[in-house]
Amino acid sequence: MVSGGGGVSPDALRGHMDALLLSVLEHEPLHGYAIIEALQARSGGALSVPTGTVYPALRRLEHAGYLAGEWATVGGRRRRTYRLTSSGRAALTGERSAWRRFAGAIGRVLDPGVMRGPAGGA
Amino acid sequence: MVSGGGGVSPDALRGHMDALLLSVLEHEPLHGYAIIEALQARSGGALSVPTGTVYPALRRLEHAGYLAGEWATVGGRRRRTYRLTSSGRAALTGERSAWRRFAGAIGRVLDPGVMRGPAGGA
DNA sequence: GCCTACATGTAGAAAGCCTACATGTAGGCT
DNA sequence: AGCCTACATGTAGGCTTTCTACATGTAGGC
Repeated sequence: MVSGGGGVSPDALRGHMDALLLSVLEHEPLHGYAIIEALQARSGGALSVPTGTVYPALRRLEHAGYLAGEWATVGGRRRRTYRLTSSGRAALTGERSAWRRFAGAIGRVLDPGVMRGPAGGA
Repeated sequence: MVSGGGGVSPDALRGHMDALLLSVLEHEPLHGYAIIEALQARSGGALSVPTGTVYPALRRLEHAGYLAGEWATVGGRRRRTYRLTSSGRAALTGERSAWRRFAGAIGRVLDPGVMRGPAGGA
């Protein structure tokens, strides 16, 4: 177990992968391998997304027009670097508010007593 | 969209249904139809889970030993009322902490700048 | 008689995430 | 040279769970 919270159960990610990928690409383009590391780092070690999930997902997002990827060779190794398109940036905004709605709804059901400041909720 | 918080996209629920169902049954037994209404009420109208999702899920949870259901007839209508078993109560505890880990991890990735007080984690 | 609310259930489809495998370069160690 | 690890990408097939649509039946209002 990683200190501060073990791994996240794999299937729970379903439907939220897009938001995660778009989010790590928000401020800088990255290639797949680096994206996986960024995901792990940002989540505090909780997210270990397998390559078999990430690479197809990146292609899906590229196909959808949210990402633009191009090949580069660095140190003899081929990389496909992805950057967010303007369309992807808009999608990220939508994904973020969708996440807030979702997390809020689930949270209210799981912990009905807890009052969350409505100021931040959207 | 809908005033007060539009709907949650349907597929996002994947993997969190169990937690929701166990949670609404925590303090009182309910039947399927009432569970759906409770889910809507508690989430502030954000969750509209269709019957075709709830009924099979309840059976799955009963089969798993987390719920115990029994038939009753009220006002000429047949109801299957479910209550949490001790096993289900334990599962709920696990689901809740899994949710916190999950939501925390996703939140950190989506909003890296935001510092969440770990003190109030529980 | 008809329609809505209450109440449960099944069948088939769709989605996307995971496991496991396949491929290839670069560099360190023995 | 040979081996192993890190870097880097990709495919195939399976699996779980949810959704959509449909089917069934009672009770009560109009």
